[in-house]
Amino acid sequence: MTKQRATILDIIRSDKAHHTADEIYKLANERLGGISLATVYNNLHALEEAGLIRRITAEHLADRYDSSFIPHGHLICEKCEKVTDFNIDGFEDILSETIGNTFSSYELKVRHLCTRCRENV
Amino acid sequence: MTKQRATILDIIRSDKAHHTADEIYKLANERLGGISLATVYNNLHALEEAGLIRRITAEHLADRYDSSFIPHGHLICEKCEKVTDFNIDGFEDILSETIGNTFSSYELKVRHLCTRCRENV
DNA sequence: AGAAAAATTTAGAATAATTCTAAAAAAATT
DNA sequence: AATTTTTTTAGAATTATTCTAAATTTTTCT
Repeated sequence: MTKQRATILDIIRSDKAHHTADEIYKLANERLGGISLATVYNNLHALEEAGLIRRITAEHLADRYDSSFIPHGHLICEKCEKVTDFNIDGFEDILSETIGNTFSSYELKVRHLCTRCRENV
Repeated sequence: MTKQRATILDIIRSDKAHHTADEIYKLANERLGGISLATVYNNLHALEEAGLIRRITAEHLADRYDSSFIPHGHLICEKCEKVTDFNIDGFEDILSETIGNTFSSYELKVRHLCTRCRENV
């Protein structure tokens, strides 16, 4: 594994934030002192294919990346766009009951106002 | 309402398929004998803002549009990319129980193999 | 209906995000 | 350490979308 790939994986793993490609590019750039944007995209694809990271796509937002393996949903703040994880116990079972067993994965995104944005009105 | 906007709304409403902006452009073009792509985007935004249509965004796929008002999930075929609707009874209640009442909307996308693609292997 | 104001459409230019290309560099394999 | 494979890189190319400003259409007002 190259240092570029390791750095990108580490950025995604070590931070709870769910970064965009551009943010990852900037962070990797700082750490390595120079990296090509194409390399960032290459590696985001490679890591996603390898199952090491997951892409989070939501309406009107840039794609973000997540390293968690446990299936879960994402809470997206309508104001600050911060993305946090959450989990519904037994959600796969609920899905199976509703649509059968032919599904392979799911994406669940819920829009809300995060605590911070609710307080700082 | 202009005929362009009415046509776009009708395309989204009358067909069960969930079209992409480009498909909508082509269909509207046929019906009207000429429409600008910018007009299609203008109207998709206007109609979305007005709450008449909803945008469907999913990983690795172009955005699609839906006219249904009832909250529901989307089943996406991994092979042919066809998008169909489905509903989980009481899903909002499940969400409330899990994350509280601070959410405003949700997106639920499930990847599967549609009946047709399962049969035609 | 007719005039004035507001909103919409349009073609093409501009932008932004991502992908492609082909050569150079690094890593893995033998 | 030589060879093969993979990765990186800069910049060009592509794609989807947005912007612009003038022309047209629709709506509003009388």
